[in-house]
Amino acid sequence: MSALRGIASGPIPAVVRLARLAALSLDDIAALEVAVRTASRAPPRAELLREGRPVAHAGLLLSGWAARVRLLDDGRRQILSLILPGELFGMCQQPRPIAVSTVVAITPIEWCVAPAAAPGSTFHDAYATSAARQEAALLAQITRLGRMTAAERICDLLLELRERLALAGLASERAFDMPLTQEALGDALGLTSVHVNRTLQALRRDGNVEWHRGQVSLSDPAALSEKVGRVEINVSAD
Amino acid sequence: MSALRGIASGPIPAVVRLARLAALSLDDIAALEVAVRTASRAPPRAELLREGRPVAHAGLLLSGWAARVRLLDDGRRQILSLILPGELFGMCQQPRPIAVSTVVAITPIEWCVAPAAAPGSTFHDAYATSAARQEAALLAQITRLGRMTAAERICDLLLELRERLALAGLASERAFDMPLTQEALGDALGLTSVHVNRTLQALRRDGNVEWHRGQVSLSDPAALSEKVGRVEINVSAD
DNA sequence: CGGTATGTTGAGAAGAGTCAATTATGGTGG
DNA sequence: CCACCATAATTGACTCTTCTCAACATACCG
Repeated sequence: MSALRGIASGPIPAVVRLARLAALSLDDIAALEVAVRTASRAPPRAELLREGRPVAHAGLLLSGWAARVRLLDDGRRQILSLILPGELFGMCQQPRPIAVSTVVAITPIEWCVAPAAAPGSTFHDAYATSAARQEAALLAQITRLGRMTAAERICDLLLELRERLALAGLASERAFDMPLTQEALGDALGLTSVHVNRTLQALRRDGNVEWHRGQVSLSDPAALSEKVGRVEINVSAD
Repeated sequence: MSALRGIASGPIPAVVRLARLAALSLDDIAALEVAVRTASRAPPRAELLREGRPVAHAGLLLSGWAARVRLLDDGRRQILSLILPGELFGMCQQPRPIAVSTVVAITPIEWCVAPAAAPGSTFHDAYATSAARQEAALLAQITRLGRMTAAERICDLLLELRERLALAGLASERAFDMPLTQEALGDALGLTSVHVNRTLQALRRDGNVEWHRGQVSLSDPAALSEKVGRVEINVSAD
């Protein structure tokens, strides 16, 4: 059995994603298969990394969603970024790394320790590309929060999520699973859940977005991208 | 003459900063001295990197301020992050990197190509630590934009700038040079220049901040940090 | 069948934006 | 040294987005 195909679940999203980021060698694919078999589980709200604490090893998310979060003393919460299946967390180059943000599970998740990347290995490239994409996502997040209206923030984030999920084979052209509550979405977008709710209603009314039972569907992703001035993520010239 | 001391200008900020991020070997300090002597200049608004274009090599800012910016089609502008003397830009691990953001000079600047970091060299550690700090700064920026009020955003950013400048020996305990216009500050903080202006006046009235002729002085950085719930950046357990 | 978490709605307040004019400020050429 | 210009800072009046504080409805879970 190849790591590309699980028994019941079809292709493994993390393997699909990493293999798309760089052409993985057979050795590295084998290492990935091994790592994937050692999956751990964690329930919603479980902390995978704690800001200020040492990072033991980088993690690879296999299923479910997680998030990097920051809490202000008065209870305000900001989701810094979302972590989707196939994405890495706690990846550091420096000697004795300390986590710069807390990472928590949002849904029930499965994850494993990210296979070590020898310098020059194909993992090294995959991880580098992944890191570059993650940085691009942080920049997109900054732009959303700094200069976009509520409706634009929501659309832009949904478009980004669709694109990122698609990379792991988890989104179709228009639709994908969205396990976030409106409250969590607000925490990600710097809005209150009330305002998220009202803005979503407007987006639904105007036929831009459907959202039902944790399934999001974008009526016309291309047109929506155009409307919010979104640029596709591209990180290396291959 | 050591690279730690320029002729007229005292310690070189970039050298001070990198040497603080990791204990640099003599070889690496020598390489740094060589690189520093090849400084290029650029005037305000000059583009050092263009989003979507290949990155030829990473840069090291020697003097002046630069910024990573993103423009929306209708003219809205977001400063994603500020780049201060001694900080790096365009650092990428992947094979044929493409810039994920445009980098522009804000003031007249001097910069040089960042010396190559052989795996295992002390540069490697310094760059890794620098990258981790840069990521921490992006996360701080997200938190500011997402969950802080105008006054908190300004104070928090000023505190961060003081801390980052101090690392390169460019800030005292309370004061530092701040070459940003209120408009640029607004672009960094997701505010209009008008609102920045009014908020700054309130901060001055309350005795929190002085700002005169491009010099910022914080009356009580520690108390202000407390007030806005700021946490110091720490990235490695050394 | 509750009970808790999530989603919805309303009314009013507050923060931040817009537009437009006015006042410094710094640099330049005469 | 001064008039002039461009850039930056400041002010006022008004608008609008988003938040707050409830209350209420609905959905999911054991």
